[in-house]
Amino acid sequence: MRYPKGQKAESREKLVRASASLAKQRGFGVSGVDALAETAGLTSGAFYRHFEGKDQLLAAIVETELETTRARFATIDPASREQLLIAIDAYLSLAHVRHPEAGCVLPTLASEVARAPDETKAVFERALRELTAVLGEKVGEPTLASALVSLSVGAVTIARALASDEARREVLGAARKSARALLATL
Amino acid sequence: MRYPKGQKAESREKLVRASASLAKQRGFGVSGVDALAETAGLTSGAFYRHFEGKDQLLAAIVETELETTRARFATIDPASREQLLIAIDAYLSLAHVRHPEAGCVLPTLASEVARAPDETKAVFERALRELTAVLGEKVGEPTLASALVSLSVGAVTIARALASDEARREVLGAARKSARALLATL
DNA sequence: GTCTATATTACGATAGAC
DNA sequence: GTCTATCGTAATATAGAC
Repeated sequence: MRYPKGQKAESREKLVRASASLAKQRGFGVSGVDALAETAGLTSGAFYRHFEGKDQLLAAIVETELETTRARFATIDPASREQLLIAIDAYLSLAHVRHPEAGCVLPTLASEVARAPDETKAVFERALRELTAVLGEKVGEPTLASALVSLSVGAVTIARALASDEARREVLGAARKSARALLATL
Repeated sequence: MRYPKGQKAESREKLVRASASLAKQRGFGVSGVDALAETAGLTSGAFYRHFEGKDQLLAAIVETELETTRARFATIDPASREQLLIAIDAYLSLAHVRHPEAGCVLPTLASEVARAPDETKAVFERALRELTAVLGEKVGEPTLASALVSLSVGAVTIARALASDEARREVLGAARKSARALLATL
């Protein structure tokens, strides 16, 4: 089992899910333990009965969130190019750009994982491998799946740093167009 | 002129250049003003004679750094596909992944600009437009240039969050392959 | 123009009551 | 298992000397 046995599992799960939203919105490193714990209705005192420190929470967030993203793509019918394009368009949408707290963890927290301890990166690597493996089944080619992830994560990351919706639409539209071009090369 | 007149310009420029390296390596939000100022041999007291607050420094870093990245691509001969590919391969290299402090500002700080004030995003947008305009001239198509930036930024961001060189090479290699495929569609 | 010193607030983490 | 209270440190920003 993934969580330690006992009744702690429920609180821990809520802590991970709720603090993930805050971390995706404001950033993990700049968010204090008090604020992170409060998202689950807890105090920092309780927090340290679930995690040895902040670093462990980031690893748990990354693992849970990447699993969620993977699940979102897992339902796609491998034979349906249309379903795949709908999922890609949703990822590369203004709605996703506008709501990081509800979106994929990659554009928001990947750059923080890059500065985290090796154990955190190991969790990230394992979870990303599973995500790209699932996407590879749907796309037909594993290498292309990886590139589509990079393209989409980069586009959303950049779009969020832009000031105008006009510029955001340009970046997202360009990414959607290139995603189609890449899928057409198969 | 871009900087206020007087002798302050020199110290300010050093402050921006030096603190950019620290911000790219450790993150901007989690770096204190003391540490940022110290990279230029200054104290926080002196810092506030150059900037009204941290936010202004991030805007200055983003502007200067994106200009540097743009300059790196500006020397490419538009007729030479080979020069373009060399530049893209350098961006999508393990060396770039391993040295964020000396690399492009986009994979490291774009997600922090996303949480910064609108004025910071406005500076980012203007500078990114200039960068993609230059790249558009070299590539031949502005839309494709934007997608190549997104693809490259995403790949480097993700590669840095991975634990093993093996996984990093996979992500970077997949991005290089797709960049070539996209350029071949022209 | 930069320093030292400091005001004030927030941080990560722990101790002990319930 | 969670709370309140707290320790020690570090954050942003300012004041005043030089």
